Amino acid sequence: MSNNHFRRGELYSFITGKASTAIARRLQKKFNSAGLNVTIEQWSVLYHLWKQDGISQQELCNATFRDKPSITRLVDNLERLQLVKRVSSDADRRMNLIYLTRQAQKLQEQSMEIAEETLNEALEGVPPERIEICKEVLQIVYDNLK
Amino acid sequence: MSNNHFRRGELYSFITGKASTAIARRLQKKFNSAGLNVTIEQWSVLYHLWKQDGISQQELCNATFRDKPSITRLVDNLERLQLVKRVSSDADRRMNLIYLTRQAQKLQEQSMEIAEETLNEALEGVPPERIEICKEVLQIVYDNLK
DNA sequence: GACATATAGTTGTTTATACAACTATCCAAA
DNA sequence: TTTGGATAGTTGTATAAACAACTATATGTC
Repeated sequence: MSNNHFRRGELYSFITGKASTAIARRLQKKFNSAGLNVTIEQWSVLYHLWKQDGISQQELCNATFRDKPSITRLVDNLERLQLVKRVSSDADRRMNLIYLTRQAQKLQEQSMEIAEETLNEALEGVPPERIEICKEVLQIVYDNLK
Repeated sequence: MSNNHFRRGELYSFITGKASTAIARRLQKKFNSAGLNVTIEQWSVLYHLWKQDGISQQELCNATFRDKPSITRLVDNLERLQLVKRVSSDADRRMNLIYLTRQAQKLQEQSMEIAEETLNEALEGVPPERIEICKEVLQIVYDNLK
């Protein structure tokens, strides 16, 4: 018997991801206001390239939980914006290694500040130990389903 | 001073909604396997109509946190699938009242069971009091940003 | 009653996601 | 060395979200 029987109505928010949608929308608005001309999805790709530059599209798929066509098109758009460059790997010519341009490197600091600011607004008034529990629960959910 | 300063990396999952994305993908797969020919987004509209039939598109916007064009097109698609019908209101002819068809009424029980089952899988191993805290935190996040 | 303004819904455009089908390259086993 | 399977990436198609611009109807005020 499950101990997790949901009351109606509680179910809806969990499935639709109300909270993360609200965070993403707020972050997008802040990017726009700051004149940062990137979508949240593009930013999420840059985010991983800032951590490690020159990784393959497949590694970006794994890091961002997207499928290959999604990454192909995000990289297409980032390339069009001159924020990344595809360089086909010498070691394995099936692979594209994705490199940040100087322009993208300049976005890092400002956009990360805006992201932190957004999360602080989102979590205002929530005690740290409750944030911790929430994060752990969401991680378990992800692990249960992946 | 904020007590919610995020360590790098924690930030990412919150913004991208990894957990709710995983739930939605699992639910969609289960719908497909069961031969339920609806998307999660369409289901989320039906969900509110099952609670109250014959509401306006604007009310669906509020209930589902979507903008008007999104609801216009979801209702377009639901109408094409013969799951809902637009009926223009006598009282205010700007409004469309959206009514479930018999076919949509038949989907309710099975799809709600699948949704509950999915959430139970997602939350397996999470004690109820931690689910409660998680829900409260996500609600505060939403309220902080809306 | 006429007009300004607000509200309900639609359409156009861009970006993104999911799935299936495809091409190119790599690698291992016969 | 050939061949068959696996892997990396692309393309086609359908659905959806966000934003701006639009039409039609309602309402409050003069």
